[in-house]
Amino acid sequence: MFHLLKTEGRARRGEFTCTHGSVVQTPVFMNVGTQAAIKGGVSAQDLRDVGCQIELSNTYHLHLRPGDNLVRQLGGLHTFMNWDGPILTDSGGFQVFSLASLRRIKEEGVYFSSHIDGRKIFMGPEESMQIQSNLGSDIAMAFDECVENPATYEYAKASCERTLRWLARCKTEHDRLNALPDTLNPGQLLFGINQGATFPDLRAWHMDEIAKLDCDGYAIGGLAVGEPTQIMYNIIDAVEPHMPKEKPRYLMGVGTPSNIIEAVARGVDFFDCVMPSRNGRHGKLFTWEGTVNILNEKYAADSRPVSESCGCPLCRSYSRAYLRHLFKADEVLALRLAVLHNLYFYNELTARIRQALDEGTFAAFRSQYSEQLAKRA
RNA sequence: GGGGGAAUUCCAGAGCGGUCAAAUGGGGCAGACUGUAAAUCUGUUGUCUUCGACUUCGGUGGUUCGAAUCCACCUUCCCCCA
Repeated sequence: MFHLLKTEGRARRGEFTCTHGSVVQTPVFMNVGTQAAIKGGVSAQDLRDVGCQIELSNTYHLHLRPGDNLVRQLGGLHTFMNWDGPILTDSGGFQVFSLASLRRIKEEGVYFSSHIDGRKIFMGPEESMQIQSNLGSDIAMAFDECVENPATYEYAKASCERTLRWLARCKTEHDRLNALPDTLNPGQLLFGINQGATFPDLRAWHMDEIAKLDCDGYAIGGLAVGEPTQIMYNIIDAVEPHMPKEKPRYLMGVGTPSNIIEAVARGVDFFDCVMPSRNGRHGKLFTWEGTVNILNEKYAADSRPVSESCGCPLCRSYSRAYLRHLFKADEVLALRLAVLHNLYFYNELTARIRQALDEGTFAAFRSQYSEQLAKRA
């Protein structure tokens, strides 16, 4: 399922195989389509054009709307959204964090008030696995609690102990569902999630514990939730030595281009982040020369593409002035072009990281771009 | 021809004697955004030597300790009746 092809320092170049689609080349950025759609008017067909290898959708959101049973009835998420490549579904654990004001955590699971209509819903490890089974994703994520930052040691410890107990329940339920004769995707994998807030000892302990449960891959969760970037890197450094070498590692929800480079350097294989699509919708574009805020007045008459060095659908055909106009005029095309550009950039970023690893030049790549990408163009 | 109403900072539009450099929208400018309750949110938007000062509320005069707010005239615009 996961083959490590090459390493450079702690950075890993790998290949990952799952039920749908071709082999996923890692390090990889998973393009986020929370509600079975990439916000900004980007379709699954567009994802192919932009170099996406694997897509991510969300358990909580699809359970609420349109409902996972309906998705299953319609043939599963792949058919539903016309994406035949791999899909990872996040478990709803992030919503325990992001919808903090609308939920109550108990040992059995989490009681949410739907953010759509307020109705009460319960999601525990078993429910999350059942929903993800109905969706038929290729990778199911364990149901965890993404703890807010800052957290006390006491709370973080109690929470990651509970997340550990939840993982055992996820594993049992996931195995049971996969073995059912009418299971939509019997090859569905399960990734466990490391927690422990910003406490290295908790992180390491928790990682050791979840590694014993023999999941198909392991994620580091609960980072990039407000802690300083250096703390995030320190936590990755603390956890990574405890992660199984032969299994994929996924840093959840991260991050900026330089975050990704730095995390690759620390042994991470999978990433996902809302940033390219959200920032794109907000007019912030990533380029190899740095970030561009296309809303800035200085681009009003700029006839150059957003990035000379970019081959995306936006940069191939349109000027900065035109894109800025589309934003100012509230045209939906602005969102679409900007999101396509950013996703193209993220997919190209990981492609170049892979190429550098293949060629043994990742260290040079890292020193060249890690800082530059965070600058303004 | 007769009667009535209105002119406010980029726009619309509050204000109706002091607490007004002037509400609120919009627009402009800038910032934030990291497993998506986010096509969102925040700041800012007269000038300057910016914990203070100065010049603004169609124009010109006037009343008053003090006027965007009251009075007179002027200019422009709108509505109604002929």
